[in-house]
Amino acid sequence: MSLSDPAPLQPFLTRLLSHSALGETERRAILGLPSHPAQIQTHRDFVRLRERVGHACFVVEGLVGRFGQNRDGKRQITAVHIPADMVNLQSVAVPEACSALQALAVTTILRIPHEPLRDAATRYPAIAAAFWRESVIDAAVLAEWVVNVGRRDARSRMAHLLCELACRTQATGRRVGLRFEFPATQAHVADMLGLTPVHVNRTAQALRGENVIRIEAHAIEILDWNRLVAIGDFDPGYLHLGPAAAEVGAGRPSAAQPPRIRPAFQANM
Amino acid sequence: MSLSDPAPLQPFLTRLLSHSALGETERRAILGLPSHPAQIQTHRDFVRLRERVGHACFVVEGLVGRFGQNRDGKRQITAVHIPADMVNLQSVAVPEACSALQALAVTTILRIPHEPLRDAATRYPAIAAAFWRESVIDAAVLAEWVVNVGRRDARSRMAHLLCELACRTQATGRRVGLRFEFPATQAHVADMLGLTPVHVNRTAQALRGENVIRIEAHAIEILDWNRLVAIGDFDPGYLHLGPAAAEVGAGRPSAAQPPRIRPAFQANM
DNA sequence: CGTTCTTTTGACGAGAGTCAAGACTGGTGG
DNA sequence: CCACCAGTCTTGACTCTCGTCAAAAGAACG
Repeated sequence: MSLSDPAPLQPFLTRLLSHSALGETERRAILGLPSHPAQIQTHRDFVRLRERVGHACFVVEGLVGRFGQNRDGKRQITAVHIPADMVNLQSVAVPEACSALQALAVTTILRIPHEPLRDAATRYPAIAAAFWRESVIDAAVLAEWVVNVGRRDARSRMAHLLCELACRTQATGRRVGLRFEFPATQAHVADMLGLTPVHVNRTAQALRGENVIRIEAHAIEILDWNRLVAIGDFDPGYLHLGPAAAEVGAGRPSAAQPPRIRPAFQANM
Repeated sequence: MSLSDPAPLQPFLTRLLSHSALGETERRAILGLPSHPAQIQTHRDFVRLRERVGHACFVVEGLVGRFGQNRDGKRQITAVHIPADMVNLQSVAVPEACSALQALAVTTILRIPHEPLRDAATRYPAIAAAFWRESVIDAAVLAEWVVNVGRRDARSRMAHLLCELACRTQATGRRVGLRFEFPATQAHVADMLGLTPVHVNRTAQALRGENVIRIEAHAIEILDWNRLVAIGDFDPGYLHLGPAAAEVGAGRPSAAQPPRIRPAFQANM
């Protein structure tokens, strides 16, 4: 357990409280869970397919992708996890990993052993309900990804992904204005959207050319939220983030264009 | 509650027992849940987007699709549910429907009110765990669909879908040999695979032309399981069906081809 | 027995993939 | 401090899968 930080799991509790009511006892049970911090290097699989895992992973810093794979090696990212996300809470219910987990950037995680998690869920029905709800929301995002990949063209897909990430970073309070950290490469984005890296590059250029987004080294800035939402056909309902999500673009009139900025060439997306 | 059948929820219990251990008390609690049968006509949405639902739906007979939708009206099916599936157990955890549910054929469902389901989960931790696990497996299927739509071509996608359905019908004991009921139209299949109906038609013809599958009025027969698995790049692990799933093609040497049968034109797929 | 829904076909176009090469960046080590 | 190297991003030319549009022919159903 991390002794340096008195309550390393406070962000996890905050997440649970965003959708589930927990009493004082349950809150203490969550905060009292043991956790072990770990640093994961970029491109490292820290959970392999079929592996039987014994702990859930909470993202403190960085970016994690859940990977599915083709026989001929084509990879598809089925979910991305940003700081304050629990990557594989579902492994508590089904320990055999049916997708690999890879760090897309240098990432800090907290490992929380299954045993105490299961104990907490068994002892407190409200915690069991909260964990279940967390998994269901995760699945709702997954369903939206099926729609994204199945029924939208490249431009819409990318816009939709960026909208989703904007809302999710907003919810964790880690976003300043309409700019958020996103240390993934274009190849990663290609795997999220079911496209090729080349096509992602061209699509990203198109969105930049329209002054809808700006791409920095390891971050995205949204210049025109309303237009991005329109392009991506985005409706945040499925994220179940509560009323805060509706305020993403507030105070940012889409007419007010900042001066055109030269796109950051070579920058990671 | 259906008074005609003493234990209408036996199939639901069987499903839960396939992945979770439940004691005698918990089993009785499941079987004792109230349920209300209902007939749903083809193409009828029995749960609309955003609707706050008050009961879960168990499929007794027929076929149900979970629909996502584009702004420009393009639909994408994110999940199909066959008899013995619980369509929206997740609604117990999150009552606001974030996808519509539509019957793809005349369907009989059992409605089970949320209240007693929630009670059972609260009272018996093992039941809460079983429900959670059920949802997680559902999500695993969803993740595989993302891979299917994102990283496989039309031919593979269709083969993969048919393999999945074959395994799932197998698990419910409703499949005779390698033939199973599948009363969906080609337009429905298009919405499952993220393709157009025209392309589904051509792809299906190709698979028939290779003697891999046979299409009947409301059923599919798999003529060459091994080849279908190879084409679809299928690995049943994600379905979490237990050892039985591995025996799908058992006793069915792929070399033994039955006589070529004229495809059933006009037949629903 | 005709209406409606599905399936089937053909011709054509467009979005995305493939291949290959070059440019820029950041990090490493001499 | 500079040269080099690996990883990313960028571009162009060409290909191909899949979408679009339109029409006809079978089934299903009342």
